[in-house]
Amino acid sequence: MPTETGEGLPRRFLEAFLLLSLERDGTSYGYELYETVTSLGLSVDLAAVYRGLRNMQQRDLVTSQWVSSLSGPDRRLYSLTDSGQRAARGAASELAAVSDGLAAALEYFRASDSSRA
Amino acid sequence: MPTETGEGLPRRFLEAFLLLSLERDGTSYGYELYETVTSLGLSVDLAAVYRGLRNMQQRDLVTSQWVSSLSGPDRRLYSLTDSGQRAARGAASELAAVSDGLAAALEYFRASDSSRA
DNA sequence: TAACACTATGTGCGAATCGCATCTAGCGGA
DNA sequence: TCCGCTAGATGCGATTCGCACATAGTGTTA
Repeated sequence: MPTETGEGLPRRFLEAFLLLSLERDGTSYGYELYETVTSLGLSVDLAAVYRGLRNMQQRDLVTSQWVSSLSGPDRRLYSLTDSGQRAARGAASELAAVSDGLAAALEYFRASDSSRA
Repeated sequence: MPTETGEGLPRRFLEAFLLLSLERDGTSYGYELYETVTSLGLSVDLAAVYRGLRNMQQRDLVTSQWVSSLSGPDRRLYSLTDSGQRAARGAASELAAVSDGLAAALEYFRASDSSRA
């Protein structure tokens, strides 16, 4: 049986959401970013967030440093690099383009809808 | 290096687009559906369309029959089953929800944008 | 103080998916 | 005859995915 987890926004947007979350908040860390992006409706696994962040660091989109928490384990705090700042702007454009494209497609399909008054 | 094909609408929407295309046009076949969904901006491979259609047939969302073409090879013509009709309505709702969710997320991220007048 | 829950980061692994190449085959035009 | 377009389909290596699990610090509470 296929994956069928299907609810929420596509996991493909994960990197865009991470970039834009960091752009918005300045710094954050994996666990918090996971809560942010899932609260925005993105269907994604916590492990995917950690892997995504490490992958982005390898591509020099983010940097990280360990900071101690007053209550709980240490956190790996991420922030955008200059390259990441640019990528965040690109991500915003990409998401806007997807939104527009989706709206256009829905209108195209709505043209077949003859069951409404 | 990651996939990075990244342009266009997510491949995840393929099944929804196929359902809605068939709902709109009544019947169609793989090659034509491929041209339809890609013209709508969906980033997807021709092979994925054929595989997707066969998968949907296994789940009783579509039926197919061979028809001969006046110019070219025979075509496997697909149409929606009753179950597929319902799935198409669900797909429309899902895409609308994604569109709304994306708009909400973009607005959330836009709140950080202090560089505009 | 022992057990449990929550926070936080990470790995392992089998399964699903992806993109790309390739194959077959009918048809039409140069 | 060769090429290009249409049309369907398979093969395969690489990537990605979801889920389970490991580790560890902190706070709560029985």
